[in-house]
Amino acid sequence: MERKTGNECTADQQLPALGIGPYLELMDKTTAQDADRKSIRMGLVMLWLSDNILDVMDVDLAPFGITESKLDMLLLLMLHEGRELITPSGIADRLGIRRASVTALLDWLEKRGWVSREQSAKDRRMIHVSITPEGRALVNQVLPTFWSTCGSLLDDLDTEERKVFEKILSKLHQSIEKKVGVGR
Amino acid sequence: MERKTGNECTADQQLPALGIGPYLELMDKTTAQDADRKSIRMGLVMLWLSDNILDVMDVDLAPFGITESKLDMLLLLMLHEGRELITPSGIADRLGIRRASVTALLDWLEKRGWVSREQSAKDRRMIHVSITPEGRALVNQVLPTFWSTCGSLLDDLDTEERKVFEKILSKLHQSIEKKVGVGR
DNA sequence: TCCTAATAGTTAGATTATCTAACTATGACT
DNA sequence: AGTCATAGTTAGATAATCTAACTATTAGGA
Repeated sequence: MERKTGNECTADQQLPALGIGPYLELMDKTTAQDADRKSIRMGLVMLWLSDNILDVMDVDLAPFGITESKLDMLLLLMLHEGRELITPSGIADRLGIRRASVTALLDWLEKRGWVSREQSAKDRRMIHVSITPEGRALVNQVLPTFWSTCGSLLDDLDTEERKVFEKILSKLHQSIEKKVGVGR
Repeated sequence: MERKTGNECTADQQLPALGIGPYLELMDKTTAQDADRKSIRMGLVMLWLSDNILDVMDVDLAPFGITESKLDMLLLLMLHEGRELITPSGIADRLGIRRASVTALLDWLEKRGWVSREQSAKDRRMIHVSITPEGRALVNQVLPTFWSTCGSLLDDLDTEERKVFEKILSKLHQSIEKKVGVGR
């Protein structure tokens, strides 16, 4: 988690947070093959963007008292309403985290009355998790902001750019999925 | 921090980690204006990418026993060699984190002999931080991987796509910088 | 049927990266 | 000299993870 509220800045702290500039500089000193430079440079920008996109979302969600991980959990539960019952194990699998982590997240959400646990009648080891009406209300309150933050990421691209970017994004998506997907 | 080593998976856990599919579905149910859909959809992909790009970097750096935050610190110190002396406060400003956080990071790095602290003679409140030869050696060992991971993010894009993407990236960069930059 | 295996969930304890608030020197300015 | 600001640290918190060990409970084979 990282929040950048509060502000300790004083007069002489004009320096901006470390951008990518310095890294590019270092790269030029460090990298041999000139051909790669451009890709690396773009990769660096992507890395920087990644950090900051998540930040922006964090900041936008903060007023609702919820974080992305927790919203993810609620959305997952919401998507499952009316389908098969869902258990902590199932949640862990779908979110790609450990059962123990799910327990912690559920504890937090349950304490606020946004989810509820109910023991399964058939298999008493299992627990059925569901989102409560209050949880659903929260999600409905948060979603407009969530979508609008998503959409606003592309604010400065024109129609033509969006069109190309769409294709590029889907390639990147596949590409990263390959890198990350196998092991889990 | 999030590492995805270890593997608890068993036979029936075929379900992939929650992708973006479900969110798109939810969006379709939730969003009114059809015009926005495409942007939101792309924003969602960007959000997903962000998470996973950082993951990939984490995983690639892990073998070196260092994380991105810590590498960032070392790179910053390396860039400052031979220039003005740098202090924890300065580091905090440039990395966009609190002085207290810098203290923690420095403690960790110092314990491993990768950075050193030295009291300033002129102003005894200040401390000059520098990277040690060992720290420099580590960075030099890590950098090839770092660059190659950056570069590999674009692996699947062809020359034409890279060209357009470059421009798009710089727009996105500016755009996010606007959103995030003012407050700090 | 009984025993061993596996499975579900939780607990305990750790790590990473942050934060705020309070504290200790030290320096600067009136 | 006295007050105020600055530098760094400490203490204590939170979020999101993890692993390992533990407790029920079920399932499957001998």
